[in-house]
Amino acid sequence: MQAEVQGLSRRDRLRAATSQEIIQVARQLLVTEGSAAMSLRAIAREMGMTAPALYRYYPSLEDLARHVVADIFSELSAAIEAAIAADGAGSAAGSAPATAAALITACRAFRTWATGHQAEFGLIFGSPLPGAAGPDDPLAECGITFGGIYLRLVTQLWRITGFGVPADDELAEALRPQLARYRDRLLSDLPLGVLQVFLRCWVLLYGTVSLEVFGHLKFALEDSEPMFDLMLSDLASMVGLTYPLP
Amino acid sequence: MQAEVQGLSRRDRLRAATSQEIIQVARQLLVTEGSAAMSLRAIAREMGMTAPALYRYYPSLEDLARHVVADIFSELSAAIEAAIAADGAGSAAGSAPATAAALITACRAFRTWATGHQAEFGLIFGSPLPGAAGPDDPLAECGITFGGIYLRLVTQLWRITGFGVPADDELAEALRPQLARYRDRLLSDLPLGVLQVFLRCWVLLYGTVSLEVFGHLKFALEDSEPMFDLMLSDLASMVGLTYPLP
DNA sequence: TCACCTTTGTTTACGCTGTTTACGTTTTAC
DNA sequence: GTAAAACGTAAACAGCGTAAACAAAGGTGA
Repeated sequence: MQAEVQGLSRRDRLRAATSQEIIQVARQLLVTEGSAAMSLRAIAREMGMTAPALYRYYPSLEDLARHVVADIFSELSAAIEAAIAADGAGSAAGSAPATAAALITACRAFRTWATGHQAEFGLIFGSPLPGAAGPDDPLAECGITFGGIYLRLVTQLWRITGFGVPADDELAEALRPQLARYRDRLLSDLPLGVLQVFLRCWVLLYGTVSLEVFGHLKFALEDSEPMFDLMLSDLASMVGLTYPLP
Repeated sequence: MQAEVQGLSRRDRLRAATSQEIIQVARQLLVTEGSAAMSLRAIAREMGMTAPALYRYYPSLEDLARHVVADIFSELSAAIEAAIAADGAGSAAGSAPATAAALITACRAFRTWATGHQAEFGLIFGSPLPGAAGPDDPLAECGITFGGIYLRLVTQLWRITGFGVPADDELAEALRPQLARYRDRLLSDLPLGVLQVFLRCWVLLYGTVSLEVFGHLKFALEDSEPMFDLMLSDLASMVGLTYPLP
């Protein structure tokens, strides 16, 4: 993470540290006081500075917010990777059961993090932040990293078990070229059907978790965990697994 | 809708009309300028009034916003009902094919409305608005009305076709009592399995649509319609249908 | 009809917000 | 040692939500 710190002047290191501290302070405000309290002046107050000083580090509050979201997004990815690593410590890496367990663990970790970080989750996965994403948008990279975790697991599982996926000519006509472009962007040689399965899993996972976190299931259920479990069994059957895992 | 207008004094009617106009102006600002532009002062300006005057109609901006959301929510429900009515004009109401078509139409109408009203959709289905829902929250009722549309269709379809649902003792232990309470609240006598199927459909529909509207599928697809179609076929199979409908 | 009261709106004011400008002060670089 | 860059502050501007005091209507009862 801090590998490129080498070669920076002392000043640049201080600057980077301050930039990071601003993000952390902003995030703490977000968590403790709500997203509306993440104001430039509040952040400055909390840091013992005046508001205009923050403009030395970020060109606008909106840009600062994007970096906060990127920071949170990275932490989410790290949390999921950590859960995978902790869970898979016992079994042989690369085996089919280990990969299957890792995938389930990754899904569970996503829900656990989301329910434990509702404000942050809303910022990442709720309505998109206003403001066009620039070419150096830190968010795009975070999204790719995050999605890459699940894509890697699904891919790995398919390479091992070869679970059933629709052949290219069985895909919807409107979907095939889009999946092909997506595959090109990934520099991959997977069958398009694997990508389709991957995207369907993502729809299922995202829908279940954000429905729960945003409270749009409360009209029926107090505890959404059983519904999440049902979703996991659907997801498992999509990738040729049975849930609960044997 | 305006049945209870009878019996109100002329004054109260004027007051209700102004309250409604405020909502409409606020909503137009939301759509044309984004949710951040829906400010008390901007609404007042647009109405040719000063900001504090609005306090005669709503106790706070937050309360006003809740009414805006409720208004939008009602319109969404009306749009879906209208789509159902328009689509089912030809076939015999109450028949299995008609009900199946109505359910699919209702799902399609949801996506159509959502993609055509992204700002409004984000306000309803994104992160929940801050502020505890009071006892007379207009939003709760709107949510019940909205969900009731789909619940009615699924229920009706099950009463006709008796599509397969898990028996009560096949449900997850943690889910059964929750579904039972939900059924009690509905004053219904449906098997719990029907409610479970209904909730799973809602998860699927919400996930697919909000993923598309919030742009969390853009990393892979430019056009999400084929994925929506895939989701519809999953949904159809849950309620014993084949999609596309014969 | 007159007095009274309620309703509706304005004006004014307070404290908050993001952002810009101008101005020092400190640190770095040559 | 000196010029330049970086960092921070104070002041100001425009906008925000909200509260209080006050004026002008409309309806109501004597």
